[in-house]
Amino acid sequence: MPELPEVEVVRAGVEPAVTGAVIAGVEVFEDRSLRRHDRALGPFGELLQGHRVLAAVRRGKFLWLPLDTGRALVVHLGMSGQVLLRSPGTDADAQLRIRLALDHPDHGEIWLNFVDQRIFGSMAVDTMAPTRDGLPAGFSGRAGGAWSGLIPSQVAHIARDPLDVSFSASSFLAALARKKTGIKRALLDQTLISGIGNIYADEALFAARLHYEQPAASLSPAKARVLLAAVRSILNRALAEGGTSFDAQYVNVNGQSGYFSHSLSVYGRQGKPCPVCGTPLVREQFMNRSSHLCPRCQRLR
DNA sequence: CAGGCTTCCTGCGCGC
DNA sequence: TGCGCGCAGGAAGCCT
Repeated sequence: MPELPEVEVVRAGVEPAVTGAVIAGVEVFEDRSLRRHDRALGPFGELLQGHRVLAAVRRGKFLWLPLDTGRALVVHLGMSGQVLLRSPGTDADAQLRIRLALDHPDHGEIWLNFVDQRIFGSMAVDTMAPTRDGLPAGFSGRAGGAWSGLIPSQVAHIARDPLDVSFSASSFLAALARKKTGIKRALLDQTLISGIGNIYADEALFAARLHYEQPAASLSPAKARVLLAAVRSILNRALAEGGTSFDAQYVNVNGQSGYFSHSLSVYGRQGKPCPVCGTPLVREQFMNRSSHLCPRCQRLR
């Protein structure tokens, strides 16, 4: 559920609290939340305890905190993950899986709670490797240090997201033209373009008037560019609504966050009129999940 | 080898 | 009322 805009709101929200902070304590309440942690590196807690966080970086839906050890704490929210900042001593949140006690030189002590109902999300300490192109690995709000050209090993196969300044539109369009699959599958393939999930895929396809099963390779270069522009526009709008103000971000990391549902045109709106032509929107099963579309505006060609 | 299906998970809402 | 089923979907891993 959390897609690029939601993860970016989390990243921006935690950045001031974690950058420069030392991890003073680690409590793991649910081992399954460490599924993506490689035990061969050492115990999760020991790899964090006493070490300093250098930044908060995001690529697509992956978030990571580079550490002074040369490694990083990788966070993925999965379906239901949340990162919440709390005052020390606060009652445990429901479905609290992992808690980090942070000691920040300016802001003092703060708890970073990783909450996750469905346990599809995870935290892991990971090694870092240089990016293939030598460019910054992802987005962060600060000037890059040595960490900026490094990417966690388990994120290395994830493509740059369409809001990344180093995203290559021409490479993406060329990859689309080679794909022997439907356009929605391609949009959801994080190795082609990252950050898009089921909700914004449906929204972008509606904006570009494309059916989810339209073969990716059948799109004209012009149509593919229209789709990419729609993706960027939808992600940017959601991002803007997610809070350009610090207050909005703070609310978010305090759990008041919501979805940007007020801006959705088709997702979850089956039976309601299409915003363009008035035809009732439909929901169809596809890829073991639901696709929302206007049967008139989005015809398979 | 790439495409696509299965599995992992829990809380909620609905129908019987 | 209470039970049980379906549904929500990100991504690794496995199968074809």
